[in-house]
Amino acid sequence: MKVLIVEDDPLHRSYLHEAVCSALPECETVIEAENGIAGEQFARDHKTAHIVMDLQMTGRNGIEAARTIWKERPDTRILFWSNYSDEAYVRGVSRIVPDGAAYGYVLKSASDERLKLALRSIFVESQCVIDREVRGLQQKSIGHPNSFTDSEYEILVDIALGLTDRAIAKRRNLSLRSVQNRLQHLYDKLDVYQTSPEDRLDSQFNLRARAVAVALLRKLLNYSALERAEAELQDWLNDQP
Amino acid sequence: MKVLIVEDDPLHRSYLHEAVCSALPECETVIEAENGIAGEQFARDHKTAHIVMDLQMTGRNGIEAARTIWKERPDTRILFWSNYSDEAYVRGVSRIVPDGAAYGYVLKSASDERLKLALRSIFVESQCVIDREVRGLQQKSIGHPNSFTDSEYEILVDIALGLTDRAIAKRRNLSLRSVQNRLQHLYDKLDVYQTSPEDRLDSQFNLRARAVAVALLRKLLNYSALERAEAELQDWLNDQP
DNA sequence: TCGCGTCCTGCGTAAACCCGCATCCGCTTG
DNA sequence: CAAGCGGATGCGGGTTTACGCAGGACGCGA
Repeated sequence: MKVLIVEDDPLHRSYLHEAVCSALPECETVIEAENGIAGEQFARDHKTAHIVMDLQMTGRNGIEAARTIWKERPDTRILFWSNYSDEAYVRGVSRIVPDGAAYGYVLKSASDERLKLALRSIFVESQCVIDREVRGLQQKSIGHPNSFTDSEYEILVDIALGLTDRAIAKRRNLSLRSVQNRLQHLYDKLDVYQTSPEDRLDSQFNLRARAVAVALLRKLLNYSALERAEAELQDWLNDQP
Repeated sequence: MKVLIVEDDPLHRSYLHEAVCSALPECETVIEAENGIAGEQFARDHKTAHIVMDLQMTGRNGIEAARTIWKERPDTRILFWSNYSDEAYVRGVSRIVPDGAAYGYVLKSASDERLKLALRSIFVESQCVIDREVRGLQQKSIGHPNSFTDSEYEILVDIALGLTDRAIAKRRNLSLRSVQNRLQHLYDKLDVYQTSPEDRLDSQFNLRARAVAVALLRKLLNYSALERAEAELQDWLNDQP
């Protein structure tokens, strides 16, 4: 078995290396990549079917790297090993995992034991292993009334990028009013009206900007999500007349 | 000599511990705190004058912790040891360092050697040691035409929080028009008009939201800065009629 | 088949935003 | 001292948002 480690922090990388060797004695080769670009390259060159990947790396982050890797070979098994369980990450990951692929999401704060168990489960047994905390987010993010639908999330990203209503309408093929309609829903769910102080303070907030702020504070959005969205936006802009 | 380490990642913490011991043989006690709150507490209890501190910790981050520590004893020597050189962090740090205090800012990507040298320079020689890359940012952020004044930065934070022009005016004791004036400067400097494709007739962007987006993408703002600003905002809101 | 809920859409209005033009003030410079 | 410069403020108006009201389309269980 060959395992590829993609992780930009040297300390974490060597820790992972050790964990992999001890959890998977049958693994004869461990390759280390220190960023997403190199990770993609190594995955291609070495045809590795087993990857441990950090999210949040500078340059190309884990989600982007995983997406291209999975696009080239959807049966790759990837264990995401991250410091955070931001909803933005969780959503980003579940958006790209191919049907039937075995993958995992383990937090760096998890114990040694847990990490090794996850390594075996995913790489040997082809099981999905999702950290309980992350699982909780995934659950909540479907079904629960106070969660966000894809369309609401989409429009959240669009206003976070700074698009006007009109531009969003054009991009998403909607009417102006529909965009505003969706915004309405978003504002409601994000509880952006600051009604907390009992009486009316004439809403001190610019709803649009406030929505972005609370989304960031709640980790519904993070830098990495913004970065990806910005790249997509630029692509789209270049295709416009 | 006593040294306090404030760092939430266990691997980094033990690495630091080792580095401190080897760089400072005269150090007889090393205390470890795994978050900002504990860090403040230990600093108070043990009256440590030498601290190595991570920025970006969950809960109370390094900048907040450092501020309260320095408020209690301004002669504390603090070495900030961070993964990032975001302008938001650099600005946040230089905003709180007391006059004449010895401090340092070293990136985690720096070599072992560099870290140990910094430890000695700051804790023994009371020298300031600022990573070259960070230094560069500091330089650029004063004087250079394409940099941000404090007032522009202030208003950037305010719109990022989602305040309306009127609310900002009230909070900063300005007239409405002055706020918009400052916004104007901000928009100019952030180059928010997307003039890149030759003739963008009706700019697709909501300037206010776009300004926040590019500030985030350029690391002029980050989560930690937003978090701090939000806390201050809530304080201010509670003081309002 | 009929409601019913959810989403899209148009119309219209009040408020907020963006910003050019112009004045005033305090501070630097020759 | 006069000129100049950058920031604060007023005025005015064109544009964009926020959102209530009111239809219309589509799917779904009774």
